[in-house]
Amino acid sequence: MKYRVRFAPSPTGMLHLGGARTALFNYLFARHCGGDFLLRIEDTDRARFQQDALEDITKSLEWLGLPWDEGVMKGGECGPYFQSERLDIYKKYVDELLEKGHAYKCYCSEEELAAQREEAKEKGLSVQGYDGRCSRLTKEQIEKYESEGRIPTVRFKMPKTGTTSFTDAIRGEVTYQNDQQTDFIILKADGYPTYHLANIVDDHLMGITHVMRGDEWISSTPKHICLYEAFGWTPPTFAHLPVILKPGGGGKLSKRDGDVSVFQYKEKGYLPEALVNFLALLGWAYSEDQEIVSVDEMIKAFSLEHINKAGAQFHVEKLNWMNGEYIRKLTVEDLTERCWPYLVGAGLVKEDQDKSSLHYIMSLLQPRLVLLTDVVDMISYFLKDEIDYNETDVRKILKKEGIRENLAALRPVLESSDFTVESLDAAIHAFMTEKELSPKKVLQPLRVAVTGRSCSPGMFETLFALGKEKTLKRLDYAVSELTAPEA
RNA sequence: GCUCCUUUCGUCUAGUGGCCUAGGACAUGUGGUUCUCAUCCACAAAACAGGAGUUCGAUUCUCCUAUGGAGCGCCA
Repeated sequence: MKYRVRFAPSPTGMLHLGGARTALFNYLFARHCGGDFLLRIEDTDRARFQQDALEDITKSLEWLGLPWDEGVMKGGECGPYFQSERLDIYKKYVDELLEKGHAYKCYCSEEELAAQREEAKEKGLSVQGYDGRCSRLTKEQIEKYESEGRIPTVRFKMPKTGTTSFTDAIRGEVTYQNDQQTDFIILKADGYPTYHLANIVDDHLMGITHVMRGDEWISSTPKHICLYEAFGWTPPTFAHLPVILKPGGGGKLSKRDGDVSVFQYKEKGYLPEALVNFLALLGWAYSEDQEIVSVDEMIKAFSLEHINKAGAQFHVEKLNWMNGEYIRKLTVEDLTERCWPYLVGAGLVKEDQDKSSLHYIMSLLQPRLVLLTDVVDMISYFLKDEIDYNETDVRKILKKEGIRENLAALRPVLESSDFTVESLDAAIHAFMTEKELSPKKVLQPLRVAVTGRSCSPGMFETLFALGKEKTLKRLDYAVSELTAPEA
């Protein structure tokens, strides 16, 4: 039998990290066993549907490098893959449950249900769901409700005695008491199915063998098991993934905790391969001593048994380190390419400008970048004509006694240099030796003079990248305007 | 309130009864390389939630307590 898994998001918001990790694990599992990875859109909630969320989800998956084999935009034999286009299918299965006596119509209004829940809460009842009153309606009552024009929902009859168990691929045997179950709605008054119904009908019809989903679904699984049984279908294997928790504890990672959507991480300058690597290691370990893992390696090694049961806190520090590692592994050409949108956005380069002229500078910046967006600030003094001077650095380094003289004396050395890294290195070192000046007295002031700050790549490389003209212009400006005159 | 799930350094984790003096990584600290900042290298500190069992022997198996999390919608 061919393994088939799916990622089935609801287009009610941007794809967030938890969803991305669920998609990733499904993808890894499918690739590992040579199975299919489907993308199905669960858009049965008309009120919360967001058109732009749909595009965000597919674009995010593409950016992360998690292509699906079948589903929306791809097609396949089990379509349509939008649940909103499968209403007639669900209707048929709801009717079947109605006929078999597994389901019944419920005429309670939302207000009445809210009141019932309130009542149950006040009584301190352990079961706060629906009490099943409409399952006991007489023919007359039904006729009365119908004549009032009430539009019913359809509820599934859950067993109220015994237990429902299933074997979770990650957690093992899980058992629920049926006396905690309530008759849940499978068809809403607007004619749309609820998640529970649509999900299991589609999973069955689409031949899904393994359902890998967030941990928040585990307590609904008995509902799904009973639905499968009512239809006489074999349930798939369930695997409930632990949730991603916010740093410091206190619950699931959510929008309130800052950046949760995948595209926010793209905008911040993270590489998709770093994010994927990091997400994979949240709740799963590739090996005892390897943290940087390619997707191919993950696919080879992936297995459900080794996924952690407990939730994992999202601490961004390790992701930052990983991003730096991935940046350092890039070729200069690739790095430049990836930084380009941020440079264009900052107005530092023109979109169609020649990129190769930046390769040398990019190679200097490469070991210093944590996020791709860091490039904007780090490259600014190389590309701009007018640079910003850090006030503190100017005061502490340039305004010192003797600096003006040292820099002024250095000028002819630079002017007569042919400006290669080697010749600059040799000439400036010879200058320091001759004048008996320490690197701190020469290199640091020079650095502030030409870059505007006290931190930069190596001085000689920086001067070479800047070129003679910019170097001398900035040096002259610094000597006349930024240094302190002789006491 | 009820149900289900969880528990190893600050964080992510390895560990499937003896290989554990509990390993790795991030973060932290110290030192080295060095013209600054990074990179790179070395070293250090840092954990089996608690209690009962089972066993010759428990991080590992069982139970209880505690902790943390999730769910209890005409939302998914």
